[in-house]
Amino acid sequence: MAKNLLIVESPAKAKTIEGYLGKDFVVKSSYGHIRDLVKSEDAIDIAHDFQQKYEVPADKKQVVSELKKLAKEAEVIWLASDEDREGEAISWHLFETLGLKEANTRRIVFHEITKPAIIRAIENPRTINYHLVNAQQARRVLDRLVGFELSPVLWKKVKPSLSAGRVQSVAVRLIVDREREINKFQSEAAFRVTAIFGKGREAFKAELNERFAKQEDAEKFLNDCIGADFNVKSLDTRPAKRSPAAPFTTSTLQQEASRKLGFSVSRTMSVAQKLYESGRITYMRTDSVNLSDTALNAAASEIVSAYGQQYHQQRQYKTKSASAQEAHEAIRPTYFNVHSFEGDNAEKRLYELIWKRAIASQMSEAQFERTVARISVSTRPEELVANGEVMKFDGFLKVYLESTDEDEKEDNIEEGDSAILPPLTKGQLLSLTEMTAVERYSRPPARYTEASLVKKLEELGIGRPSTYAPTISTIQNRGYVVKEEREGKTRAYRVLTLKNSSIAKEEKTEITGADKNKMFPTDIGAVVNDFLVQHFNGIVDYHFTAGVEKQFDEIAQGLQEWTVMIRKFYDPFHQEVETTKATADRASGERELGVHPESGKKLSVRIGRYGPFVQIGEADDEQKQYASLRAGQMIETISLEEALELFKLPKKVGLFEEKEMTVAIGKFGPYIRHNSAFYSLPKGIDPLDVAEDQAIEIILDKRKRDAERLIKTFDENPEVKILNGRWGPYIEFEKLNVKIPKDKDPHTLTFDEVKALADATAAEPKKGRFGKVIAAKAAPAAKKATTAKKQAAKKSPAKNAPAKKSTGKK
DNA sequence: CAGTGAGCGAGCTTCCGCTTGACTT
Repeated sequence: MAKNLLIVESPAKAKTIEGYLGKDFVVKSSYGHIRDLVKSEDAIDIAHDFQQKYEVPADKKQVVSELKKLAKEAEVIWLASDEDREGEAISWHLFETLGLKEANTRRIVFHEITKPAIIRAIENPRTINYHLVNAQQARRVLDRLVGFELSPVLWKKVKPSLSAGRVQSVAVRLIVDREREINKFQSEAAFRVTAIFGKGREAFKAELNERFAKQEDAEKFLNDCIGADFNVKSLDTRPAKRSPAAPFTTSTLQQEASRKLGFSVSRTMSVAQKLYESGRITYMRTDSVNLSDTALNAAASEIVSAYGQQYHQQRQYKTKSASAQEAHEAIRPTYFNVHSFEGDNAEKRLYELIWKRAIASQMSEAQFERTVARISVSTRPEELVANGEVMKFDGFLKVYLESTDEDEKEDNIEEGDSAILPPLTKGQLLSLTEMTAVERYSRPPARYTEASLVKKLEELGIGRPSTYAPTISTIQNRGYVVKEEREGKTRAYRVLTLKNSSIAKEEKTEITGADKNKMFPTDIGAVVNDFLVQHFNGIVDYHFTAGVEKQFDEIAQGLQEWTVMIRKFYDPFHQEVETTKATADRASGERELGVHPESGKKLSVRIGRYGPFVQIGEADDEQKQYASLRAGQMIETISLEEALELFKLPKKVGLFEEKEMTVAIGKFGPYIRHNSAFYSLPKGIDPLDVAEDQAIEIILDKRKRDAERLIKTFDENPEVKILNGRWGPYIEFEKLNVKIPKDKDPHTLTFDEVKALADATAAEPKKGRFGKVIAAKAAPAAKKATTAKKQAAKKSPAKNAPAKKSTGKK
């Protein structure tokens, strides 16, 4: 029996610490919070100082009972949860739930998992800080009150099952607001003039320090340059330097992994989790940029031995974000001398990124010599500017360069493209090789990526490292925003080129507004947002969280009573909820587009039961017509013309094999429907303009391609097919596709084996996209009586399960 | 991948933060 029980939050941490402490200590993990507010309405007793009702959730029961048992046996219990608001509350919940006694309970904290840090912590125990616990309770209660009072308002006024909350609603607002900025953005075109001087290796580029709004002005400038003298008017050379970025926090890791590796934030977190669990990196949910002394020394010796002393420079970084609680170190390799390991590709790439960033953060700055050459034009007052940069010492750039988001790359004249300039002298006469004036459009603000949204949230102090990824998922799961690729439009721009004393004009085209993996608001997102902004502006204000955080800080310092603070917030808030419920109109985002030209009836667009749609005619019109909006179309921006287009499809295009062919647009784009089968239209064909023989051709072509993929059929049932798919061979029968396992040869499968495979797949519980079981497995009979109710409750939503089982028959 | 778009009502949904696992498209 161990004398000491030490409890931390994370099991991986527990394992490491156990190794440091020897056999007198048993180190266990609480797996995060062990209690939460009950789900029901009585979780918070509003009338009695917001008293809370907590329970141990089902999945924590086992952890709690094991800890309870160990605590009973131990002489001293060490509560070593993180040193932040949540960590303090975890210690308190442990104290209460495990029935601990003050006499043999110690609260300890450390910010790094190193042996000396742990020993030091054990030598300096304290008691639970109840001010901090109160601050956490205030946070928890406020979030519950906001979330569980606002959401039902949405169910009543917009649509069931929607949600609102302090964090998610602001995240949606950011995306909606950004989209509107983009919509109303008026891009302006101007001619940007660049010149190339010299030839071959001596050639360099310069840019005019002014842009021309009108083509004739640009043309006049180029004209004036014919035969003009170009002189180096001034030459300014000065040293410049560049410093490395701080080591990773959760949010900066998510940003860089998104930019450099193309990872979604949730992918980054799950790969990082694996690295953490296998002991490769320190904890991945952190807002701190600190490195422990151990880490600083290890990084130093790694740098010195690999690159030399002159590359090392010790640095401690300061956290920029005010909301940081810094319970952990920055994200870094556990051992800097580990450069590679066995593991999957994603793990290796993310590790490399973390390693480089952490190492670079302890390296010397890079040194440059930056030259700005100003070039005068004898016939004009304007100047051309050439920027040159020569690296004198690479420093940290030897290892790592932080990338930037697109929207941060400004094509600034003074700091534009830097290249190497040939040796120049003041007054030197230059020979012009070519000059171009290109029409450039100003760009609207960039849409958010998952990662840039996280960055913005962090700047606003909204959300925590452990919630960034889940928040991004929530707002997508609720249908408020979608991450999509959208095609841009082509736009023409003009180019004037001056070469050999003559000016050539041409028109070129570029694609604008194309976006990949960006966050777009949906109609429901916009409607919910507008509703919340109208009725609960205080909550969805960008600075609401910052305001309450300030108060939580005061509570944590004992300067304010948490119940007083919550009361001050809650009473007026609740009043708003009540009046909104009673008086606000239903929100459907309805917008009148105008009049249907043929019938003269009203044409309007709004959200309906099945999503956004256009309607011709008033609500009481018996002849009214509907059409759903298509992907990429929004209530806010759809035009009358686009809406009218929607009524032109589906369209009958002719007969084939005595059956009708119909062209329509579905979720996955335009298609031909024939004899209950779907044939997607190849790109570039206008669905409104498909001829009969063209449609037949498309159908025949698809059939031919399907025949090529066919591996075998069966006499027992000709509708069962084995086909070659994108991911290998599979069985196709009715709507069910079943993958054939790698160890089976698709050519020799018997009908019975196929049937067995199909049946096995049909019987498996289908996992929903978000991990919820849709069709539950037959529940094992031996379950605790207390959970029986919940089991029953969980089963009921699986109404659609039986439908899927019918695949074996018919 | 269709078309659907009324209303009633029972019973459901929902927050943020702290953890890991158990699943696949």
